Amino acid sequence: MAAASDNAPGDNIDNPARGVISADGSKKAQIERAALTLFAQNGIDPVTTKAIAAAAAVSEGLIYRHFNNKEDLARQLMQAVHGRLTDIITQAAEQPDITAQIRRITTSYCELADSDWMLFRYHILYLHRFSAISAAPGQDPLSLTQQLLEAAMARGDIPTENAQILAPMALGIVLQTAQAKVLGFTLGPMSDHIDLFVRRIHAVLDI
Amino acid sequence: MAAASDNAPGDNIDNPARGVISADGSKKAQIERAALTLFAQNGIDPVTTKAIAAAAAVSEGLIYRHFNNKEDLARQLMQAVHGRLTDIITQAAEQPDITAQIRRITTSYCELADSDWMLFRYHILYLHRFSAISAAPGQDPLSLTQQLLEAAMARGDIPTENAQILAPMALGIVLQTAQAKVLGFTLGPMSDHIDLFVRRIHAVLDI
DNA sequence: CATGAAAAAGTGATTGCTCACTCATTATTG
DNA sequence: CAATAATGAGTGAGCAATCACTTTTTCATG
Repeated sequence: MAAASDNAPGDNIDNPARGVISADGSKKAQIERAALTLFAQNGIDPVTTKAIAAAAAVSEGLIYRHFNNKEDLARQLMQAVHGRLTDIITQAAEQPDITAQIRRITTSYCELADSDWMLFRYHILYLHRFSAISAAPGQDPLSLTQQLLEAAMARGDIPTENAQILAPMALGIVLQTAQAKVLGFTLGPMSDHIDLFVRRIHAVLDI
Repeated sequence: MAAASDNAPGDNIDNPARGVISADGSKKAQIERAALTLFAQNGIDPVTTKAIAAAAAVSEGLIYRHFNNKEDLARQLMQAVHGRLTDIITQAAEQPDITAQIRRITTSYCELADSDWMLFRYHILYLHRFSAISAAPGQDPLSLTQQLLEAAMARGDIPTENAQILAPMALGIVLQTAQAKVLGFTLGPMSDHIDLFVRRIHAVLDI
């Protein structure tokens, strides 16, 4: 998760990365998973706190021991997901060239989507609802991808072009397919198409 | 028309071709435009009927003379937008080759987005909420694009490949850029990038 | 290790408020 | 003067959030 082992810009004193989408079987984790699933399936507003509590097998009041309110719960969930996707891009930046970076990002995105579709679906559908969710300005998948492309252009790995436009295009190769799945089109697992995705991202970047 | 007595509130709605996003200055058109704008800006659930009525300079009750309920209003709006995008693809199919079709669709999409951004934004953000919204099965932008690609493959205009995967990729070149705009990235007008979009869609399709 | 006190976790009935929708009434047409 | 268009205060259902209370965990101390 939000790896704070080496230097993290801006230490958050009060809340280290605890609890949100936690792996343990704690009640908090139960609430988070129940809320994520219900939100992803039904949207945020239509889901009642009563329904979350019931799905988590927990009392309604307990939600408010762990989260300020329903919106805060939804925001923390989105932040967790967003952080994971951001981490994927950050880690991919360590790859030596743009080709390796593309494959790494594509693979990680597809694997996450396949292993936790509700989480991925939640991100696709409701990210727009939470602005200023990134840990720091520019610390989001789109901005980081743009930086990756700009670096590759500077190295001459890909032709120079408007990286701010190319970034959504490149990510869109994968994300738009996921969106089609959300809309009910029955494509198989995302991972089945990794090679195709990688090739077409290369094409979009003119390499 | 069916008996339009006032004890059946849904009676005056069986008029699908007229009224939705109407160009005239009717009260119904005012309601539609106000609702569309508020929905696109704030989401559907948080917008109250009172707020719609106020923005439309109309009484709250009048909404229910024209629509069964708030959800029905939202659905009819989405159907209208969806229909317009579907028409764009349908008309583009008359173009002689895939290159002309691509340019036609890209141009129309960009022009619609620039001329009525709220309408475009509404479609991008909330389409997933309304399933089975198409006039007929397969009558939606994604399915029609897929058919366009399959025809082009049959003609040998583009290499044969999984058209169901390629369709969202191709549309995504434009749509994902629009999505980035929704998320607050300040790209200019969509129309500024038509040539780039067209070239990169070609690249995605391997031509 | 036993003890108890304090903190934290957990409960669920209650509440105050918001909001979609209604309907009796008034205005506006043809 | 019908018939239709339009109004907006009123209503009841449903919901987020609270809070008084119980149970469990933590932990200092002899």
